[in-house]
Amino acid sequence: MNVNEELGSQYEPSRTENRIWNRWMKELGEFRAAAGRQPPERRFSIVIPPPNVTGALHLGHAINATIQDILVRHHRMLGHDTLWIPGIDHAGIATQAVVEKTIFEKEKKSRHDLGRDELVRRIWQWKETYGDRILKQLQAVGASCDWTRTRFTLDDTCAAAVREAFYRLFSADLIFRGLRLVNWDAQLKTAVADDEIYFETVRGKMTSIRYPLAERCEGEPEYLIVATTRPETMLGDTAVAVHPDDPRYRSLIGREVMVPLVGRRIPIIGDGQLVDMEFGTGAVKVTPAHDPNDYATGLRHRLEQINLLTPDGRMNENGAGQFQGVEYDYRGMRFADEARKAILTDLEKLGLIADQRDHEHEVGHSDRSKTPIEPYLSEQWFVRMGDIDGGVALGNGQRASGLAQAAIDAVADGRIKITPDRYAKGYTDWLSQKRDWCISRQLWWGHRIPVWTVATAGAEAMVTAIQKHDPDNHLLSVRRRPDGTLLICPRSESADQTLEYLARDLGVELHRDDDVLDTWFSSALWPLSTMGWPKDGTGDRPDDQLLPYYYPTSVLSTAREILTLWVARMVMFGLFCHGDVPFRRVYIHAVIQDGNGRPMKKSLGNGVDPVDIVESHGADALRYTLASMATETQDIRLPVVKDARTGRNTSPRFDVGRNFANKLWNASRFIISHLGDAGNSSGDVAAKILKDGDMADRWIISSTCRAITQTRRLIDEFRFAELTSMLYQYFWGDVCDWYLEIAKARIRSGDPQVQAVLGYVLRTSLALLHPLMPFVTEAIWEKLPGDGLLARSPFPEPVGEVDTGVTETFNMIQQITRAIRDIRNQYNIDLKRTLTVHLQADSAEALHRIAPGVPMIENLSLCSIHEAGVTITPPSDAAIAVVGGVTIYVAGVVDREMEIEKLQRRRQELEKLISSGRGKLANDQFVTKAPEKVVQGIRDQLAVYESEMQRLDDNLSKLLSAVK
RNA sequence: GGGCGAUUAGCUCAGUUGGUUAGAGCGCAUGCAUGACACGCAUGAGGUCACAGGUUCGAAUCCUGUAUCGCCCA
Repeated sequence: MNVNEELGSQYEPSRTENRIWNRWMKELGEFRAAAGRQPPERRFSIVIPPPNVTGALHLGHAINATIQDILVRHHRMLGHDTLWIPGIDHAGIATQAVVEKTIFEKEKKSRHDLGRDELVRRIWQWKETYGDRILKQLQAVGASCDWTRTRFTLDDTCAAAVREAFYRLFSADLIFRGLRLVNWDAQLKTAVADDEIYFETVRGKMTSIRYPLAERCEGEPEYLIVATTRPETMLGDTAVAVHPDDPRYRSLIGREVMVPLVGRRIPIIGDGQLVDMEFGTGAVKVTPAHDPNDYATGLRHRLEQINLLTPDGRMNENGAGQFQGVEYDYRGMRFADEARKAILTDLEKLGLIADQRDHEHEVGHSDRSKTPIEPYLSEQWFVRMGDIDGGVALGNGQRASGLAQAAIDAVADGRIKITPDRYAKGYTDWLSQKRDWCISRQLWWGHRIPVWTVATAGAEAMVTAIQKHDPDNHLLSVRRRPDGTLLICPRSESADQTLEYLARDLGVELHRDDDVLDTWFSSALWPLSTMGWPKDGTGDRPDDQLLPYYYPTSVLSTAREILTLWVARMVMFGLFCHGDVPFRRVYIHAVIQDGNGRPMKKSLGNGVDPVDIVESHGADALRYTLASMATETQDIRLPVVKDARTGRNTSPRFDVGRNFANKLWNASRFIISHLGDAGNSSGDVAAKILKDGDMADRWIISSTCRAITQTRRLIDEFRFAELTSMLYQYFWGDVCDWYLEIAKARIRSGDPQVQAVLGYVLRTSLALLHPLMPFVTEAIWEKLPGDGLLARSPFPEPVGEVDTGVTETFNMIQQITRAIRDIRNQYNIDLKRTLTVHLQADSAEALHRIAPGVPMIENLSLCSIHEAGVTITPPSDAAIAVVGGVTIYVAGVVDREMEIEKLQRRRQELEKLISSGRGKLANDQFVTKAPEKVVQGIRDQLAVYESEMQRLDDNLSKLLSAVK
């Protein structure tokens, strides 16, 4: 069959990608990784940052998948045992919020109407529908994950890891329950993490309120005035703070004021940390249960914490009191609006409002419900991050002063290397705060907290029973609280049954904690759980062999906002649970923004759907373009436009990738149709040609060797943008624009050597490009002899040393060719007319170098070289160009005026360059201090300029006299 | 408020340890239906490297400050 009939003149990804994907899945066993017997340096593993089950794949996922796939495919071709585990994240609060919203919109039912079991059932349904979609999208991009080992953070394997980790942390007293101020989402009725909050500027009012002094002495003010944006919190005030050095108030410290409306007497305290003397009146109300700063102040001064809030955001039983003989009652009112309004009205009536003015301030909003966050005092579970007495025992038996410190050390001592390295600072700074991690969420979708409470009454009997049944607490970890109640954490689901059995036997009532764990708790275990931990790898099942073989993983590739939330926590859990870091290297990729530098957001409508790009441009084009943007910068802009045909967002940038894939396709089509018997041309032949071949052959094989070395290095150094431009330059520039054009004549004559070179260059190019553009390269590979997949072909190695001499000479040939083409262009000479050219070399050596290139120059610039020598007779009327040591005369096309002008322009440039060079060399400081190499470089360059100047002047004077 | 980053051609970005005339793609201009490709070929124009100081024989690159923009943390 004629290859050109088979291969159309445009590459059509949509007709190719599915078939290629199916071949890989079938012939590579869904990319299933072997747990083989190779030494550690020949193993390569990655766990995917699991995309969130609520959403669809966005460009952030696509760029990350591309990066990981480049690494994985490269290592697979290097012959390494390669594992890339895919999966998705249950994303507790996000998923529950989405499903609840959907149910409410369709059925007008709340989660409480459905009940816990039913809601969880519905969310699982939702997960089944949408979870697969994400994985399919990853496959569309070409992600060569081990698809036989897909994990979900809520599946049984992950659940087992969560249980074991929780048990170990609980037993080590690194998990505790405590009353803390948390960010409360009153809409979703749950605590949310700091990172689930965004800030929005809100136009509110700053109200100044008079707090009467409880006892007033002579000469003292009647009131202290405090300013607040949230007057409703005043009902929970337990102090007023002033600066201890403030002369206005110093004498009042230790005295008391009355809180209006509730009539409570509260102390005036001196606190230099909370109070800024210059700001407002210098007096600040302190509400420890409703403000983080006040909370900290409260701890410093042992103040009472009065909570005013019900879980659904209303005023609770503390929202009432008596003041100046009048009862006030705000209970049940919505906290930040109804209650605020009522309180302001009452204060107004009492004449206690000193001032009120407009005020803009930042208010935290829940990312999930978009409602304002209330700081809320509640019982939550925490992981202890700070240092503790005696330290923490890590999984390898070593000790660290605390969990956070262990993770800091791992980066500080180089066990983990973060790229770009500036991000290490953010990681370390965040961990250094060692803030306890709130891990409980008042949700129903997630890993339920595995702790059961036993009331005081049954506690004693329960403890006795457990001691008898499980004396070493291998199954059940028990903690006694000060109030006599018991907290029991079973290690696994089977231990749950043991606990239930014991309780039933004793007639003791158990109550399991209602909350679920923060999603990041299970995410933090991802590198372990995906590999089967806590199973230790000694079992017989192949899946059980991953942990000892592939852990720690080689690389984690992720976005920077995840560095603290996820990366830091994986490091802590990896060290604590298993005694080793979860990955050796962390690569932080940039964030893709739209062309105006705004983040891509659904609400802005500026997002580009990678699947749309796969459909319109092909997966390879998507991958190429995304990789070309993966520089070390932190943001990358992608101009977004609407596709007129589909109405979907796209970007002209993807055309670059599509065009490159098309170029690759067409050049390959051309080469393949002329390969003859050289379709499986080997490296041995290329090595021989590199030594004794034709100049162009030696040049392109050298260039290929350089591309191989560079590809290996750039992938290893995560320099993906450079990788794309280097390969582009190599294939489009060197191979297509130069070598193929030179080779065409020989190709037509069926020269077997040119066929051998083409075969080698094509096979190598496809292999080099395969990690970046797997589909099109595999599709072309199919047309070459042999039945193996490119995806598991060996990665190329250079067949010899780069021939620098031939590279330099070829470079001259290119310059001369360009100069002649330029003259043709300037004088607008038809391509059909063959130019007559005279070449004058400055030296015999230069002549010797370019002589073999003469036919190439003639061919490429459509000219006939009439003579080439050191002493020649240049044509009297000629256009002139000087390149390096060669003067080019193009005969008979000259416009003397134009030529004079051109040469004079160049002359001015040269004058500047020469005087700059001479200046440098005349400067003693430069000559003595600069490295000899640099000085010599200037000398050589200057000589070249001077010789060019000489040639110019000769020709100029001839032209000038001819004009006269 | 603290930290990080960006500012280089009309646009999007490169620019390794400071060193010869600062590069690419897109866009633009001119020419071209050429036996692989018009998603193409050839050629060209286009830059006071944000600004102001400083260090240095030499600065887009290092230091200080200013301006604008962005992100992260509080």
